[in-house]
Amino acid sequence: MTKTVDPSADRPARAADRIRASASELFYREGIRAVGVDEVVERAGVTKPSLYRSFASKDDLAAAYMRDYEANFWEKFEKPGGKSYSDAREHVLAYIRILSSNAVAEGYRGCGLSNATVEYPSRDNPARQVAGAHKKLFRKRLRELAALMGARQPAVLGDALLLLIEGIYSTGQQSEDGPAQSALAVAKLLIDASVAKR
Amino acid sequence: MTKTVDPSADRPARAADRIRASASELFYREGIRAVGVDEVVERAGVTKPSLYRSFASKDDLAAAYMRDYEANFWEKFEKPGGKSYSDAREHVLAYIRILSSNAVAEGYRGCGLSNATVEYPSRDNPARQVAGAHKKLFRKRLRELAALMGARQPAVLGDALLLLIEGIYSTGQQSEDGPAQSALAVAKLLIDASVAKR
DNA sequence: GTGTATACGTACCGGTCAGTAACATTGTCA
DNA sequence: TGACAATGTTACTGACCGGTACGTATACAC
Repeated sequence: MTKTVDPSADRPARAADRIRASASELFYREGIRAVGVDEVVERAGVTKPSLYRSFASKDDLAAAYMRDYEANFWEKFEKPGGKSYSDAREHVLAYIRILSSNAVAEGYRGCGLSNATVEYPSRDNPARQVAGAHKKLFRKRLRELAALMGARQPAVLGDALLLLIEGIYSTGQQSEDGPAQSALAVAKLLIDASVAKR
Repeated sequence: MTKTVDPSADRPARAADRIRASASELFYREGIRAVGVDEVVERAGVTKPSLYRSFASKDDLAAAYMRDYEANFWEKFEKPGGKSYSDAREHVLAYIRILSSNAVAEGYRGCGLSNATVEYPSRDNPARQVAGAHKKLFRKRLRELAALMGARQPAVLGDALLLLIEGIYSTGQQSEDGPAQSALAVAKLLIDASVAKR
């Protein structure tokens, strides 16, 4: 350990944090390749050497952006609208309700992790690796929730929900007047058709 | 020798065509932003001025790529596996069967049109405009097919299929072992749950 | 042959990009 | 007050990028 941590007051916002915040916003909105490091540091109000003191390369910064994005995602997914759900069906539907409403808003840009995969096809890109690991986890989580819903084939319902959600991410940024509008209805249809009637 | 213009054989493949072919392959596989015009012309076996005689700019070339991609898409969609279908349900299922099988193959890169939208968030980008117009058309076509299937709510089933297909495009390039495996089952579920029983 | 149009290549430009070297400045704590 | 860590300042590099000015070869018309 280096020294004592500040006990009360908030820090003056470290350069690395300002850079992460700036990169997150710019990378998400405009894409990673489209944004230069100069733009990132300018918006963060810091200078380029500060960036390279905290991050080995732009790729490394992009990977950090991915990790931040993922953390933020899980917050929003596990507590849609800031609320906890005990019922798996209500949980997933709440997420999709909020998501599809955001997805038809102007300037929606989909999922930062999925987008990074499009920007960096190469499997050994650091950002892509983070994104890939996340998607694997997300798939597992959705299958889990599908099982909790009582699906006859939890793997299929989980995959169905994942395909639907990725479809919302994708089409949401293609048009404000797209199929995301129907997503909630589709989700209900999917779940109800997958859960054993009794 | 250098001269000798063979009179019978097919033309030596015009520079513009070679460039379109080269661009299509490279842009699809690596992304548009990731590929420089030098790489395009080198692969085409021509030189840069030839590119700029046929295309006003790289953006313009990208738009041409989009148009070529779209034409190719419609061929594959309207005749999945080279076969015509009179039954709408079978038609859509055939497309999804082939698509999801491709989507789990190594090196799959999703839909070039959707990917371009991710790479170019700005609405006035030429490539993005072609992509946007296409997606609008595709949505209309899917609703049409949904109506032909006898869906209670053709708009919802059409949107459901579009969300599913875009989900396949997206997840297919994220992993070879992804939810696209379940896509055909999901499509059947979706259609059967949407078509009026009798 | 000589004009003329078409198709293509050689060589280059200015700008931007990621990344770095060297040094100055500040704030914090002991 | 002195030392240290974090940050700023300035200036630079080499690679690459989109784009272009300009010269060249072939084919056909007359």
